[in-house]
Amino acid sequence: MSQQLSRGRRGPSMADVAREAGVSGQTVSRVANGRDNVDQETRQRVLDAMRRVGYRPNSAARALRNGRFRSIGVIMSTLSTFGGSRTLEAIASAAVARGYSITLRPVVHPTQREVTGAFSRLDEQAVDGVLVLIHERELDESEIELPAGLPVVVIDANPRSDYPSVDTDQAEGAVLATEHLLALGHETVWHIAGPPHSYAAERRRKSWQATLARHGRPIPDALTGDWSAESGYRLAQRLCDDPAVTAVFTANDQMALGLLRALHERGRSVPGDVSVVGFDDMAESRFFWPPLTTVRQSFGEVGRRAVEALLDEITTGTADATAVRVPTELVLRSSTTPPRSQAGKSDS
Amino acid sequence: MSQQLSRGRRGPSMADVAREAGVSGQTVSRVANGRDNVDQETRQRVLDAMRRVGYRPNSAARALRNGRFRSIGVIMSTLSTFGGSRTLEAIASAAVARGYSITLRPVVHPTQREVTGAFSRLDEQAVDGVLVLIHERELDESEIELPAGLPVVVIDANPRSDYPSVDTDQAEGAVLATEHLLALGHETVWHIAGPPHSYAAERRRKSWQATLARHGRPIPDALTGDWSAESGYRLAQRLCDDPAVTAVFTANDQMALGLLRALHERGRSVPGDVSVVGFDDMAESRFFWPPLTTVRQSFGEVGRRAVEALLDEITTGTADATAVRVPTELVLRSSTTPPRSQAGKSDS
DNA sequence: AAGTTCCATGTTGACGTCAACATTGACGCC
DNA sequence: GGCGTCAATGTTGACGTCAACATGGAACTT
Repeated sequence: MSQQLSRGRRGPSMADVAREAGVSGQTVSRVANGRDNVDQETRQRVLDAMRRVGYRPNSAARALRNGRFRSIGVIMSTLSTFGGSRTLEAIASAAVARGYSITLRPVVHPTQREVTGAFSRLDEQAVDGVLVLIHERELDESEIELPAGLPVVVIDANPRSDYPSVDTDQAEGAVLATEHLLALGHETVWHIAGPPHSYAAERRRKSWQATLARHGRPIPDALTGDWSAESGYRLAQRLCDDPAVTAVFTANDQMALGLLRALHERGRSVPGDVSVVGFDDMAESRFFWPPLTTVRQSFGEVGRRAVEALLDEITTGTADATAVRVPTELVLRSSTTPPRSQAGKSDS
Repeated sequence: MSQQLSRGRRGPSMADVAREAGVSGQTVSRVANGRDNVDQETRQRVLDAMRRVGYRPNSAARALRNGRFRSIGVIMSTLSTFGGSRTLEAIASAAVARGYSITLRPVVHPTQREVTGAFSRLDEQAVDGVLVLIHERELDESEIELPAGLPVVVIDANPRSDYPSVDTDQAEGAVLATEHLLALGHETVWHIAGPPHSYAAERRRKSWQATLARHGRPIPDALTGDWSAESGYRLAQRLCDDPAVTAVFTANDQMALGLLRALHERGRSVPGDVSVVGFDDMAESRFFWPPLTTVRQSFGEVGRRAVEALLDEITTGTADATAVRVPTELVLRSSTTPPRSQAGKSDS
């Protein structure tokens, strides 16, 4: 069962419509672009002709003529993470709603060379702007050289970035988590951090640390994971047997899951012996055992705001290097409770 | 802090390179396309000139000239699901490796109108081919009218589709899960199915059913969820209190997670009282409590094979409506065990 | 009535690339 | 030496669209 494909076929062009409607190509163009300087009756005739011949505009020709494509490029290193795919989905719907299409450019190892290459390719393809979604921070070390004049919005950026950026308010989220545990009466809060090359992880870690400092609490060393449940499980081994550990803030829900499992295995109850707070609020977290108290971040909002900012930049032609921070929210479930013996502890 | 963007700027074109190198534009074109009928020395001169002026080919012009864009379109309804994002990631890397870029086209409600529209838009954008990743099956009811001659590969398709398709071998996976539980000595296997509008869900359900029939076992009614952990949890209520239920095959890992939680809440032990098998093998499943026995499917492989098939179709110009089936694998962990009282049971 | 304005429409050319054809000149062969 | 061959390079035009300018005529002004 094999069918011949008529390759390289082209659809009808404006010229065909023009012939059919008995007008010039330019008039067709005007109708297609919704200009108002066309007689009502002529417009209708053209519209009918379009329908009859099945005309559809050719974006390649438009792009060639106009220099741009009504398309935005997305450079991503984290496509299949929970947050990444959520954000991408929001970006895609927002862009499509505004009549832009999405050109995806994955980057496996976000070295400066690779990212520069990705930019070049997108520029060649005449995208109108680029969204960068790279959680790795190696990039700020050496400046990325960007095609001049291509609008860019960075998601999850180094705060000192020169580009407009949109991100979850990581610091606020970490404060929420840490202070929640402190408020329950825990002496201090341990932390399983994300990988050090991640902006988000670093900001959560610093904010956790600062919060403890602000409250005058001892600051345990942070354990460093890589976002995976596996790493949470592994690192948890060091926490499980220390009775001083009564509260842990984990930099994402997946690592929290690993931690929960390790705790179960050692027979330590959650939240009885140890309280746990995650970060992200993935759909599954409600169904962890116990249901996880966590910091919800709105990836959808981040994606939408980023598209908005980029489209602004594209249409106005000016870039304001402002940083949009999307707020977080603490979602209380069943993995946190006051510490078992609170006697003898005093809030300094 | 606001910088003026030089909008609509264009990079140097072949003409600029030609002038710089003192040759004709055509020679530059030949060098750029790697033709061999150019003198070695001339080629070098052109290459140098390209570097000097910073030439980069203009894909819009190429697309206009050649009719196609070296880009493949992806129509997706399930972008942010575990499988969807995994598959997309694989598609993106495979395509980029072959020098194609990805144009993403999300479809929120995969009605036939919306999908047809998505096709049109992609065709306008001169994509070379389209990958369709829509789990909903409403689509086969009324034929989708596709731009003639645009190569298409469908992922997770209705088997009777006229297009080449690539998919996980759902039936095999369900057999693996069901027979594993039967082999452990369970009398029969309950099933929490995915939503009826999903091809994959239906095939898993039918295959589970057929397997029970083949072994002459009683066939319980399937419970129908929607893939979410939430639905697994909700449906589990009906299973928890029935002591006859000793083995459950869940159509994905997330619903299995919901089931596990419900079972914990009712104080039923897994796998002691109830054995559970999932489907997908998401990264987290290893860390569920207990670690979940599940059927692993390789989304990466599906994505890669799909790109391969599409690129074949694009380059050869012929479409073989063959169906590639990617095998699954049973991953044994700790959520299954023989039933408590096996006395009196015999394998017919 | 002659001039002015304005609107609907047409004509031309350029965006960057590349296939098809044309040109040039070096080399080999009888 | 004349002729064919072939390799390297150049010239022309077309892909589809649309800005800029040109045209032609109706309506309006004085």
